[in-house]
Amino acid sequence: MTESSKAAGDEAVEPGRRIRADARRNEDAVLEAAKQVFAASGVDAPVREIAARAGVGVGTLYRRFPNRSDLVAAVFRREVDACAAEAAALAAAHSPGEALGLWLRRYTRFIATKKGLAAALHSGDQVFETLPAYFRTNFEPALTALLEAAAAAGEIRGGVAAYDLLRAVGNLSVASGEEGDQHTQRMLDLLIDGLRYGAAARQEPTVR
Amino acid sequence: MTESSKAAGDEAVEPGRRIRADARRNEDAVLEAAKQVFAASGVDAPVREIAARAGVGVGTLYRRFPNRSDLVAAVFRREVDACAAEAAALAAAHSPGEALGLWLRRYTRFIATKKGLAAALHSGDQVFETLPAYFRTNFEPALTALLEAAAAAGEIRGGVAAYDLLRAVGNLSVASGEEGDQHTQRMLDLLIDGLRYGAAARQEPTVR
DNA sequence: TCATAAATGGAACTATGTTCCGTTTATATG
DNA sequence: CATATAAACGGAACATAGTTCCATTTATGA
Repeated sequence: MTESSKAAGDEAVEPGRRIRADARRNEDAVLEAAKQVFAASGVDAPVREIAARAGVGVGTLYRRFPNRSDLVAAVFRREVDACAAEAAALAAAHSPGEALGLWLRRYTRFIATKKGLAAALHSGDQVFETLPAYFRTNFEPALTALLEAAAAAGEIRGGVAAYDLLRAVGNLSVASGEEGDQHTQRMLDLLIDGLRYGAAARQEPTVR
Repeated sequence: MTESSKAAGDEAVEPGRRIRADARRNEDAVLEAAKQVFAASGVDAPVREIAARAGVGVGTLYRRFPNRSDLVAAVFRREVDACAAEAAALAAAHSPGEALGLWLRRYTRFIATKKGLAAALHSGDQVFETLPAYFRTNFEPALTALLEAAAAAGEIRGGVAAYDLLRAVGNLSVASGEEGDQHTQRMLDLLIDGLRYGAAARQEPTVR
């Protein structure tokens, strides 16, 4: 179940041979296809559709993901990874304040694709129970780094808890229905301005 | 043959005949069976199981409830009706304070059977969209009457909003996981004692 | 080049919602 | 009471979805 051997480039240390190249390619194709299909049709989209888009048989899909909830969870983790990783990339390419703003926008896009997943989270499926923790342990450090850098540069106030901000932005993104994107954008801008307001001033936790 | 020169005494205002007795009987059997099956196996229980328990074919079931969400919604409304109606019955048979306490316990039992439904509520199905309003328009007046009677009798404080109390008790009931029943009971008792505390004193909204 | 185990694809199996339609039955009417 | 008839019924059949199985293909080490 919890096979997380991804980073190791060529670590085929022991028993059998190493994972076949086509197998790895297909796993990737399935994850990518699933991500697209879930975004387009929700997490209840048929497995067959995902397999088809990945150019793969359902048998191949099931070899890697014994049931659909495993696939859903895997896509979720992968998107968390991607979004969290972008924090460092943005930090390297922009000023601390810009990096923070850009990442928060990126994060709202992540949230936007998770509408249907919220329901699945409460479905009682064991596979999903670790996802909230995965979410937090990845996003909190990433955002904390951005916040601290921006605060150190005097671009925003200090004393803002990353988790509070994650929740606040998450709730903002969910609340709106029609024209959700624009509304979320405006609210997020407001929030970011709020962070800037006390820049370099006192260190008081004011947000939330 | 589409005509009847008599006033429609029943609920059917249509010109046809009145609903056949067996049809009404079966509808009732289906609703009762569905209530039991939903309570035992959750709202995702198969339609066939409900039909079987009701001693009816699936065709009969679908004649009355064109799809499963209609059935779920109907059961929900019926249970709301039953629970709300009990408020008046309890009020007639007990002292105002007792009636209030008994009904709140009854209400926690209602909530307890709605675990799976919470997810369905957010499924986006049109049929479910009216349920929250149905819930409120039935329970709020019922509980308001109990509260006012108990307050008038000097058994509890006044100024407590029924809707706030409904939400509070609802959240209490959902929060707990293991040993939920007992935990909910203790919390509810605490809440009721809180209501009693300021009995006949000042009229301040304190709860919630 | 070759042997072999890994990997594959998709038919087949199962479960579930929904529809269809031949049969049964309640009821109005004479 | 007998009868015609539309309503109601039951459950087989259909559609769609998750999951399993296995004969066939293929990457890879030797």
